[in-house]
Amino acid sequence: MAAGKDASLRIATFNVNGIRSRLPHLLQWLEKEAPDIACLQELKAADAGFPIEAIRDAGYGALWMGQPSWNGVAILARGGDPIESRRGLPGMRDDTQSRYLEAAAHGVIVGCLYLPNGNPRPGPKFDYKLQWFDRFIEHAQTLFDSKHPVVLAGDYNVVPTDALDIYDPTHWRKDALLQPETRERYEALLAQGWTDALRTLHPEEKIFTFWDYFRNHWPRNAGLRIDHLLLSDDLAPRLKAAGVDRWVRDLKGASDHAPTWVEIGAKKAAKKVAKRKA
DNA sequence: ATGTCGTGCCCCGCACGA
Repeated sequence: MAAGKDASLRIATFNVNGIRSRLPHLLQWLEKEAPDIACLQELKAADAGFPIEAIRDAGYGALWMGQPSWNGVAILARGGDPIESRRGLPGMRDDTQSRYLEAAAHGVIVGCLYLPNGNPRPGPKFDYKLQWFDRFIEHAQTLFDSKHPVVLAGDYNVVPTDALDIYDPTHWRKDALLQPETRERYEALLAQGWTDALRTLHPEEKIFTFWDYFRNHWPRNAGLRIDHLLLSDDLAPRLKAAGVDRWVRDLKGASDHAPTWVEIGAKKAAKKVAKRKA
């Protein structure tokens, strides 16, 4: 249910890369970090394969949108069930890929997304990435204009800058994650007014959320920042902390992503009008 | 082209996507 009136809110996103094989890590992380809301991506499981019992036993309610083998997203809420507000993006009726789920929980609306990777480029996969991104940008505008407290959390498959969001762009020049078309769209999103939480709190720090399995990238800390949490106008002033749970990436048999989170301060109580004595 | 994972199919190795 709702966090205590004065409690802050921790919201996280975690690309698990297979919910069934990663369940022990997920549970370990939930127990240790206890996020109030967790967005998961790359479930790689059909709806029936989602481990709802274990997640309930850990104290979380959940919504999920599965798909056999690929994609799949879920929203977890500590102590209660998230209230679904959207399943899939508007304008993408024929989309067969499970990449967007939205719900209300703990007083915020959370959009959980798994933006297409887009490789190889050029090609139909890159075209699909841009098309999906455009639909997402449209929907994000609607959410932003609603003035509701909204967090858009997920694996964006965008490395926003060469300078701070990747260990070394040299070998990634042709990758879909660094293309101008990809980055322009991320910028367009920010131009709507959204706050990139991690970058805002740590403006000059190299931050990574993903280290691929190839070439010994994790031990070398050769990472990329592609998991992002964007905050609406209403939530941005309440941003207190943000970070990456790197210890999860260091576990044996880890996902290639680490959980990434924000902490939102308590909503200020509406100013009480002094009661006039009769 | 390569690296290493998780998944599913079809049978115990492969193709695929990332």
